[in-house]
Amino acid sequence: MTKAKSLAPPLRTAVDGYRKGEETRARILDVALTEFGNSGFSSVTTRQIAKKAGVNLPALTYYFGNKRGLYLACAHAIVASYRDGMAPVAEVYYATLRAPLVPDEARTLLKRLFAELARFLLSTSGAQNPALFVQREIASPGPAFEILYAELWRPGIELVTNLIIQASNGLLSEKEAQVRAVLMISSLTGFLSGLPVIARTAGKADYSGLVIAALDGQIEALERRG
Amino acid sequence: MTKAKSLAPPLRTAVDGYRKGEETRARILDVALTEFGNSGFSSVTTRQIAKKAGVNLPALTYYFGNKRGLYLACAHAIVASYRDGMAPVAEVYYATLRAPLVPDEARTLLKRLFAELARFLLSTSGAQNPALFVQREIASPGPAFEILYAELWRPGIELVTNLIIQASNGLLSEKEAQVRAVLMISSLTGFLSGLPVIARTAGKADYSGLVIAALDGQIEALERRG
DNA sequence: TATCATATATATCAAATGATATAATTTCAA
DNA sequence: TTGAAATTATATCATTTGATATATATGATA
Repeated sequence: MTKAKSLAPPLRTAVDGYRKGEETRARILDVALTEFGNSGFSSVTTRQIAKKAGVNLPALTYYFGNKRGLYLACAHAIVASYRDGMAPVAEVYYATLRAPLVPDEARTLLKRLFAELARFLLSTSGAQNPALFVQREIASPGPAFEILYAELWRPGIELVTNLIIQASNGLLSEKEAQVRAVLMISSLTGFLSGLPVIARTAGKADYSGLVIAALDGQIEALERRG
Repeated sequence: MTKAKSLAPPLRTAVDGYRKGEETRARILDVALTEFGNSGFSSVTTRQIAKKAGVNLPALTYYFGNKRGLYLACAHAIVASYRDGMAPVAEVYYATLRAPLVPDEARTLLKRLFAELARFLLSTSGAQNPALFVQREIASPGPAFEILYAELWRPGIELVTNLIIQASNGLLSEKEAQVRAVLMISSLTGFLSGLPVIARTAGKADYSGLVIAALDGQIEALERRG
């Protein structure tokens, strides 16, 4: 009953280890984020990742245990990245908890929230596409579903739903607001997925302004009708 | 130079063959649509499909050549399904070609289009989820990208963009309208992807009414502002 | 510099997977 | 009913893929 299997390698974490080791670990994770984000868990082979990261195969095992462990590490990195990226607007969350808002305040907060989210998502969507990673995991749950659902999806939907209810000045029920929340967030992530395809015909440009304007329009319209 | 390789099996099509054979073929395709739609090309194994369809492995080769061929057959089936499902509203397309519309007409057509699309997508999303299939292929292009892009995505975006421009009464540029078109369509498909997850907390219900109402709201707001 | 933990590399395995050769069976029309 | 085409079943391959055992190299530190 002492120890089950102490044979497993100790799995390099961020605390111990040498500097170079940490760099290698980071490089693998970086490549994995790109590859998994673009193609999904099972389309990507560990060899692909190893090669692109300039390491050999056992390095993945050494640092992340196995493919699944690497995938989960990506999910955690994404959660952390969202936390960082959305920090400037995290106050919004607490604002909704402190006290009921007047519709005007709620609309302002919603706009700021979505503007920040759009900017964050459109900026991070270089090679890596965390939004696509999350979207895929929600659409067809894989190893990282629970993490992403609990840490990103659910709280995100809840926050937006709340704000929409208040922004609608009592016009929308919880369910109606929830549907709108999902629709608005989905539109953003869906837009991101489609970006490479859009760029095909319309050219590569900075769409954040246009996207934000469109979302603002939706937010404005919340109070007016059902 | 006569024939390269006439050894390949003639690939059962819909015209020749016995009745039972056609049934088997249809059963395989049905299972493939479900599996590929839910999990994507490389997550699904040919054995899984064969087993669920109650056939043995070479049957897939016999009817569809190879895995890729089966996947492409799914894509074609989806295109056909859209064609059928959206037939009632196909007139919309021609209406936009015949003559310029007054904003009111354009809005009406847009509403009808999205209502039909929402109903179609939400109804077909039983086990099979063609929208997810398409979304995945657009987000990370696979074997069926070209078909789905050329037959569904591009014409769909173009039609909606056109209608939005006319519905906005000249307020929106082509690019602005295109962004809105992508956002609206993405919101729908994204909503579908999230449905199983939504049902987790909010319960399984018929959301088509709520979704259509939300989209109608967006369409109404088109004329008002940028 | 000696030493040990840390890190990287080589070689190899077992299972999974897409595919095929080939045999047996079934269907349907003449 | 019979015979050829169509369909289904069995057995087997070659690759790919995730993973590991094990050897070598590197870096920190006493």
